[in-house]
Amino acid sequence: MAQAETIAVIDFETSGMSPASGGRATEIAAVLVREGEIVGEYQSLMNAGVWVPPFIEQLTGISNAMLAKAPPAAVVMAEVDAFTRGCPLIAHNASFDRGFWQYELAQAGCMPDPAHEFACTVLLARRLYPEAPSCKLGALARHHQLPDMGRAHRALADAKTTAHLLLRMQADLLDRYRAELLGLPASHALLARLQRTAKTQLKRAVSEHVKQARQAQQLRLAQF
DNA sequence: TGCCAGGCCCTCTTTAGGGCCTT
Repeated sequence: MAQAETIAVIDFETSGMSPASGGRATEIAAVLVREGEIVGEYQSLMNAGVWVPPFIEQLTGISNAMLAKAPPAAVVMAEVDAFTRGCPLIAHNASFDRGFWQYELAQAGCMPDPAHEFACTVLLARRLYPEAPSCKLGALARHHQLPDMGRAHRALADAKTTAHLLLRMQADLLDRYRAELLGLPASHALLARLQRTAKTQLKRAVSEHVKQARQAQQLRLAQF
């Protein structure tokens, strides 16, 4: 029997919009999701030696004084890298978090993990929930009446909210495409595929994903 | 508050432009 997949949902708080513009991470959280449940969480402030502008301080509640007492960014990234090792990743607007993830891991001297592929809940929400008023995390949480995880714009609260959104998406996919999935889970590979699929082609993409997954499974059995 | 950057989507498009989403 295949081992259940564990997906890591990550969220960064940062001092700016991108590493290229001088932004650095100030906090990270990772939430592990397996078989429809949250099974683990990691959260830490991190000191990257960066100054947080007042606007960001007000937005996140993370002050320069808090960062002065936080552990070094390299230590935190090594810990979260170990915590998520072997897990594919999910983030809300993954292009943002991917940039900081890759930059901060490189700064920390961590070896890239090939399992750390990203899927994005914004791209998925635009396809799965076109009726939602917005694809901002808070708007989607209200739209789906997800549990309140505390102050928004803190890494653990946002990562937990994104994790609950992921669970909702997986449940909706299983419900919506039950006939096509034939008992297969709404895996990270399926999510990554659907986030690039036109809204009108989702059903066909699910069927193609299942067909390829079955073929790969038969190939592995034949090799065994 | 709005801009900043980057990646992505949508359309009045594709030799482009505007909007969304993240801090």
